[in-house]
Amino acid sequence: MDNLKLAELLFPHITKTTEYYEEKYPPRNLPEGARVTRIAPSPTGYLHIGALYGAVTDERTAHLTNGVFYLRIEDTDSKREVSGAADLFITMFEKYGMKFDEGAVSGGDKGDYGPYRQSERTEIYQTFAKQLIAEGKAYPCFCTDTEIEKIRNEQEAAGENPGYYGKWAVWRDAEIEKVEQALAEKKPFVVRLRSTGDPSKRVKLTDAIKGDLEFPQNNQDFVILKSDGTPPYHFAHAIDDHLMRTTHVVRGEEWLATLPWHVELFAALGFKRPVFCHTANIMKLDNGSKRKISKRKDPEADVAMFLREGYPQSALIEYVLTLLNSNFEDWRRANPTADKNEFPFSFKKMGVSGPLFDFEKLYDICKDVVSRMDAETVYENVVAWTAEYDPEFNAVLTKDPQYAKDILSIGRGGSKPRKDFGLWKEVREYMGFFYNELFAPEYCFPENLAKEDIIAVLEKYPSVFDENDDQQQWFEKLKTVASSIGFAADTKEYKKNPDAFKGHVGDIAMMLRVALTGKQVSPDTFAVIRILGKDEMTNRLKKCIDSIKG
RNA sequence: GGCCCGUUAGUCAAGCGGUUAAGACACGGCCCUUUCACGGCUGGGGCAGCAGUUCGAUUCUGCUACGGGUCACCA
Repeated sequence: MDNLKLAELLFPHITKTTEYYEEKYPPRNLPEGARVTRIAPSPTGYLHIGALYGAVTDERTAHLTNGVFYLRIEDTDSKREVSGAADLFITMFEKYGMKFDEGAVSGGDKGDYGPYRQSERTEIYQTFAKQLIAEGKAYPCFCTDTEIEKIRNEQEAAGENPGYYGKWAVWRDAEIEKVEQALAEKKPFVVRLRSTGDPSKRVKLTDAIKGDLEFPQNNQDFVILKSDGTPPYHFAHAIDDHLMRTTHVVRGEEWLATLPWHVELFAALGFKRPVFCHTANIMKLDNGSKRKISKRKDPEADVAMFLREGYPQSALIEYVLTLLNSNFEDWRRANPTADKNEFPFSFKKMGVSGPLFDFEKLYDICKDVVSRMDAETVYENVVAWTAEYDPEFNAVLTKDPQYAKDILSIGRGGSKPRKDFGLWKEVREYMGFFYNELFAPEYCFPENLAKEDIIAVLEKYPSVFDENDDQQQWFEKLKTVASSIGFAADTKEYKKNPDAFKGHVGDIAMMLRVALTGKQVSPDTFAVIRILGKDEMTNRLKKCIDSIKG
């Protein structure tokens, strides 16, 4: 009776009932086994690699079961909110192929279980809080910060657990008159759960990733409504995941510590608990020891960094997948061309301890992923990347798309494709020399080659070259050139008897390579010449000769 | 400190009472080869420690050590 009065006193403006919302957001009509997951980022800055890690888990879980994957923005803490962060998240997730079935997607809310921004759900939270108060399961607390601090100090001095609970919970059993008076004085208040837990008893549950878990029951009268009327994470989580009918809550293991709170909350609210899936956090090595990768200290934690550095999006996702389900690698080797979404992702395969982020491994995957793409796809990606991060190269590239694609086709396809680069930013260095505007050769020849020989070869070469030659014929001619100036036509011959020759046919190829590309390392020289064309080849040889002669 | 989670090579990891303890990245060597890359072969390197259960423990139990997380009107 008193409780009802108290509820009215505190929330006179709340007129809807919890039943109203239960009806408004009915259980979803989904096929057997379909899972509903969500990612619920807090818009406090940039997109963190850990968020992507969790997102992949959610997305795969939902879509492998024909379920629903949605995006909820947890923006209840206006103090920490960074403007534009929510939109940034949305576009970033979309860039990485996260397709949301529902939620706060770009262009506004989509789906029947919204609003999907917590800042727009205040009335819902208050309705449930009011209900809890009416049932005697929650109560207002008018303690100031200093009073709370005083309690903590006393607890510390007495060697007792800190917190607002039991005998320390001074407003827990306050008379309604006292509340009325505080209200009349316009004192701010929070709403706290009236915990019925007993820490000497245990709460047991099974986590989809961690397995069987056991904790002492919660006895903290934690806050469920802040003094500004908005909920902290715990309460919003319980209400939202219930009303949005989430079946699997995937989140970082830092939430394990407050799991008993959530267990008690779901029970108090009369909600069925979702399946909890606590993921290990990605770690990094810092001074020889592991630690959780952090937004503040680690620039590599920002997913935008991976974009900027030109890591192919699909490669990052594949790397994340290997961290998540280590058998992904085996699967990929067995199914090199399959879409990664065909991989049978599973909670059972998820590791329980935090993996170190390994850039070398990521890079290897990048090279692999890129090598599997056709020239067209590589071209599109490079154009997209350079448009944003290297406009100069972009202009050069897009001037003649076919020319660029011809270059990118070198060594592509077949069972053993070349793996020349893994990052989009490496492409300029890789193929820039094909373009005169970027061709700035230094002509660094191997030291064992004599200037006279180089000049002789470069001068002679155009006369033997025939555009119609195939690779075989082309190489035969190189051998002829080699022989004519005292180099071995056959490499094995040379190795058998190195003193009899100045060098071997490989050296001749190197002379051409350096003259044409300005580098000692390049794609196949024959392919380079084919693309450059005879005229440009001749020009470059001439240019090189002039340079050597000084 | 309390509570919780974890610990297989430099890294990611299979393993689920009896295995010569997979595989991948990185590293060394060899082969292929007109450079490089690719590919192939090959090498080094590992169950944190100590008890217990057991005929037998990487696998089960306990303790220790180490690492991580959390103890807010932040998520």
